[in-house]
Amino acid sequence: MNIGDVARASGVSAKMIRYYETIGLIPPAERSESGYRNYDDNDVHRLRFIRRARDLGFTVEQMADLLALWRDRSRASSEVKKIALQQVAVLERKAEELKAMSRTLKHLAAHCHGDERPDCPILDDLADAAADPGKAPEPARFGPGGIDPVRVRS
Amino acid sequence: MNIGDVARASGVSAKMIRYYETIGLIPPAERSESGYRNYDDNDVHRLRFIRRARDLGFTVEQMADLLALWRDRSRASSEVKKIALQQVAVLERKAEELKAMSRTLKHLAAHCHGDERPDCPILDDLADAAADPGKAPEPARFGPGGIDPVRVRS
DNA sequence: CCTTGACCTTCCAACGGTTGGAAGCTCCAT
DNA sequence: ATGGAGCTTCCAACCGTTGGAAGGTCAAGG
Repeated sequence: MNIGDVARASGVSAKMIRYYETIGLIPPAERSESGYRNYDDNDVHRLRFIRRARDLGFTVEQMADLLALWRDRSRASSEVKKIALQQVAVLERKAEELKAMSRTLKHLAAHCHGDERPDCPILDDLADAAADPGKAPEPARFGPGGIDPVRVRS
Repeated sequence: MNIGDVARASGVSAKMIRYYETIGLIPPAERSESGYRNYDDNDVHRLRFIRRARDLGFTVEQMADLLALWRDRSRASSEVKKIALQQVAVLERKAEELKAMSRTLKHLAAHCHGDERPDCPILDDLADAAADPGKAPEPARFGPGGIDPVRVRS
């Protein structure tokens, strides 16, 4: 199988497959005479593994850990569990932060007339809310020393 | 005020203030004779605005929009509301995705013994779950054509 | 006055994960 | 044999942020 085939079969783009190879997440693929990468079902399997782990929010580093555990089945499942539960905690915390942000914004938007009047409290809050960190008018606080912002992929 | 003062007062690092200046999010600061940037309370105010908007998950582009609206108070509040509600929708969607990921992982971890036995279903699921996209054994699905992964800041 | 240390300046690089493009080669079908 | 799809490598950009190096400036203390 060529890289395009595995890409389609695994859901990981050819670009990313090459990238994962360069960073060492996957071992270098065998090459044909002409230099094309050759893959088999095992590789597809592993790439599906990666794809799924990535979609579950694991970092490349964590994926490397999981792949190592997967490769060596004699290892303790407790390690896998530990990694997974760590990830659960991270995901839940991030979800809570997003919810809090959403709540704040929704609250602010609710007081916005939505007509041509220029007195929308959203801007005032954005401008004034952080004036006295610790005394927030709204539920969600993200002041100094607060919660990490969240980066999302468009 | 020097850049360090505004940085402390606004919660935006000096590095980021300079960066925001280079990308045009904020106008170039006035300089002293020696080349130091000079700021006043207004700048602190604006940077707090930015800080808060950033923490609420707005992109730099959206922040630029909001700042423009803030600057020109005669504009309709409906625009502000629109931007805010768009952001609410994005945040809620992302929060749901995170919850779904978390649910899947927690479910998988619950079937992991956590002892020395190597048969942890997490790895098997990661390896096999995506085998037939569309027929998932677990609640959360992130197959091809599915939901965007989430990037988080460590 | 001179040194010290904290502050400022610019520039350059890297992070992580992904995508895009350019230039050139190979494979397969017509 | 010619075209087009697919492969190769390399290089750059995206986002927001952080770090460092090399150098100039300020205020205080000896």
